[in-house]
Amino acid sequence: MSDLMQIYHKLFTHYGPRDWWPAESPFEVAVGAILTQNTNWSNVEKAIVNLKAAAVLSSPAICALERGRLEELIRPSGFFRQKAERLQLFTNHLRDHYAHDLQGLLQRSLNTARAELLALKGVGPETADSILLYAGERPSFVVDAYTGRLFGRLGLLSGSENYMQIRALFMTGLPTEVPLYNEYHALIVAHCKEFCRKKPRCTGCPLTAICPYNLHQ
DNA sequence: GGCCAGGACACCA
DNA sequence: TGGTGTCATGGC
Repeated sequence: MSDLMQIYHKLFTHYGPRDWWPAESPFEVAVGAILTQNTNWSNVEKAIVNLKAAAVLSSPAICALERGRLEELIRPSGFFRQKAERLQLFTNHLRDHYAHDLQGLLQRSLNTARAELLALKGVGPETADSILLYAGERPSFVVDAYTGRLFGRLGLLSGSENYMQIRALFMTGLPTEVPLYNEYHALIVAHCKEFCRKKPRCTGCPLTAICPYNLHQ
């Protein structure tokens, strides 16, 4: 079994299915992907609750919202001015090209849809891949800071790889299966939240047997 | 009271 | 192309 699959199985055995992405619709996934940029998910949840309570968690509604009102609603997620602009750039794009139907974008070829998302100001590689995988169920592996940190500590990355190189490691080393990509990224996040933050906690870590990090404390 | 969180972008050398 | 500053709230 490959190192990647071995790690996956250890994580899955320890944490179980993560049931990602926590959202009621693909559009909510996309909104969450933008709001969670460099932000704790609990803060994003507060913003999502606000949007739902105001009945504006839809592309047409966000388009139509006055900017200051949108900022107010998403304020708990932090960087609220940037994120309000990014959300409206995103929904304006859906309005202009897909009559507000996110599926129209998500059903294009993977590389085309990805390039289209990346062309939007405020949508970088992680946000684009999160939308493609978790909203579109497309096989685009999501890389985040946790991924680089964990697999660097495990010795599978040197630390000099860029986003696309890390993504390619997973996409060439794993079978092209959406449920696997979905679960793997979610497991990496679950694991890193508990054991692999900037200051690691190794006691009880399910990867101790294959992780040399705790030997270097 | 500092650190950190499910990034992205502008600017600069 | 790589490094640095900026954006901001909330939990621990």
